[in-house]
Amino acid sequence: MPINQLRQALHDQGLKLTRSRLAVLQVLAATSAHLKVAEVHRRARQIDGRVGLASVYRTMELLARLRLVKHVHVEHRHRHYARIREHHGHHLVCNGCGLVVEFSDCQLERLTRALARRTKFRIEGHCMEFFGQCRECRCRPASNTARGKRKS
Amino acid sequence: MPINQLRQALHDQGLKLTRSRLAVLQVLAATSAHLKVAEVHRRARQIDGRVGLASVYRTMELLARLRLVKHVHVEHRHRHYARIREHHGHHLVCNGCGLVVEFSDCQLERLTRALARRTKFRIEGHCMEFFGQCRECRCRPASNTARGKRKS
DNA sequence: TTCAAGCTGAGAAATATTCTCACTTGAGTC
DNA sequence: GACTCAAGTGAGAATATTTCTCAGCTTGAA
Repeated sequence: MPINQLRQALHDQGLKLTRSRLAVLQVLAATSAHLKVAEVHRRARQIDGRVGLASVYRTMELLARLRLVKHVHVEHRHRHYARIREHHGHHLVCNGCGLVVEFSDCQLERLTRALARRTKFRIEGHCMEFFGQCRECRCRPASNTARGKRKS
Repeated sequence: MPINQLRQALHDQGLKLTRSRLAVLQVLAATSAHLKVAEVHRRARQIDGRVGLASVYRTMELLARLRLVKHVHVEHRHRHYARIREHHGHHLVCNGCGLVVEFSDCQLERLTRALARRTKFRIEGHCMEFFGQCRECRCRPASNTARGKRKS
């Protein structure tokens, strides 16, 4: 999302495009992997040394609300986020290097309808993620540092 | 899973069926909702007052390894687990009362194959969950306490 | 330039999870 | 049933993440 479009999106909710938010966005724009909050913070500080950890938490939450970013349910102790580019995107995550590939043809409409009918639920959403090894990591199984990303 | 079958499953890995594990299993057998660890602990103590929190954490992890239980990715601060009854079960979770309905016809084989081909990943697993409101909660939208389960 | 929300950084506080360790218990064997 | 010992336990300390607080700063509109 171009900056001006984002500024507009923020503005529509009475929010501002600030220094910290810009730094976090730059970090996200520069990676294809999912990142934990502390790592986003570390990288944001390389762009703007004044960015505080609390602001990164606040910004990630804001971006999640704006659907620019989403949780990735990796089995770590800390929360990981990945950028969303496509609307209604799902994620395929590499267990080796953290690379995130997005896809949107989830084809779950039929399943959703069938489930709703069977269970009498009103279904409001779903989450779906795939895990595996990307091509690079399959060829280099011993190392976890592809693309300069270290697993936490 | 009947107790003897579980005892066997544990035994196969050199593990024991202990007091604490039994208490936790009884708690899980008695609910259809997902529970956070602290709640499992509270209930387990009602069955056996000696059960410690650390043991509940250890037991939940063990049960997850045995695929008798799985994480539910609710957006809470703490980890929630739900029982698995069917093999390869997926979960439909009520946002109101926490009720968990299992289903297994996820029909993702085709999508998995297509994704693997397109991305060159070796796909090793997926997680899929649906969220919504169960029939009871839709009819009683103000209350969150259906089935005696309080949201945390 | 001024102004007022919104936002910030720093550090404290809260809270979930893991670790440690001496003690206990389950279950196999006799 | 008694014995044995590795697996498991409870309690509380330790750790780590996330949230909160608050005085001061920034953004963006007028």
